[in-house]
Amino acid sequence: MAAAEATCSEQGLQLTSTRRRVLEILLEEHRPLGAYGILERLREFGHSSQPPVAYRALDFLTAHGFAHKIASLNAYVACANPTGCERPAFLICTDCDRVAETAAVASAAPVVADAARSMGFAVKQEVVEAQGQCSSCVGNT
Amino acid sequence: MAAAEATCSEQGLQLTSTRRRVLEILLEEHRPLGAYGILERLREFGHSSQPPVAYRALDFLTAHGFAHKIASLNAYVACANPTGCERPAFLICTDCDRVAETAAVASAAPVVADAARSMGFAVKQEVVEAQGQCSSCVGNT
DNA sequence: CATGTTATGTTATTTTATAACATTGCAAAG
DNA sequence: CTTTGCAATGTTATAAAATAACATAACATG
Repeated sequence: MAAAEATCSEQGLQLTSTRRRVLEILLEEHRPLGAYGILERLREFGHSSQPPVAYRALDFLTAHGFAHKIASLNAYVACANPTGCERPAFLICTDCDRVAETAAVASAAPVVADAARSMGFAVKQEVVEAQGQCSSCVGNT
Repeated sequence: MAAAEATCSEQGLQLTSTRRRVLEILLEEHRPLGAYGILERLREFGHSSQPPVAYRALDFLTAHGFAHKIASLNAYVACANPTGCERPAFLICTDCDRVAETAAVASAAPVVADAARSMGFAVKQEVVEAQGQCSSCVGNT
């Protein structure tokens, strides 16, 4: 959170109250949250709670790397890396719903990019997401 | 298509008329098609065109590897590999909307899987998608 | 103060997906 | 053969996710 503030003032970005609140909500939650889940939480804090409010904040946060969209869940998480990250990759646990954003997995992103480049494809954005059981859940059931 | 029929009879799967039609539609189309786009096409052929019809067929086709969902587009494509594939990966051109499903990029999938395994995460499903410009579009504009 | 820009507020609608329940067709058990 | 069970389909309704479009506010700058 502090990191986000720092980055914003450095880059002249406005971390307004709605945006900040949404980021806080995502940081508190340790699992991906849908836009409408975020809206519910915003309502608790007295913010306006129409869909565009959440989507605009999420657009801002994702555009600047403070949060990420998990495409396979249509949900959002705060970025785990305080310094920001370019090619995030995620491990999504289908049991506990937690999401890990790991550098280890992110190392796959360059592999994709290189393979693509070798075919003449110019990559702008990547989505790398794996679903399965995290180490805590792998024993259970 | 012939390959799909073969696989179905081998594995005792029912490639019923709706399922077959949806697969044909996806094969004809050279770009990802949303569920409601598929429904429109189905309507042309006199099939019932309520959403569940398309979604059920798509569930079947994706479950058995005849088609894939592109998570970042909420759209569907026929599998390009006649023998089926386990860990598909896609290059999505944002200019011409075409999608390439390539072995080269799919080679990234094991990298993810290995990285995940080394952290004790058991991967069941992977999503690897890159957006950008394909080789034909990279010059234009 | 007028002007441009950035962020919000608000209403309505579009797009994507699923729940829930009724019906059909067919094969195997009785 | 008939009934039981199952897989697939039909149908209605609704949920969930996202965006279009337009109005308002807040504020810095010329």
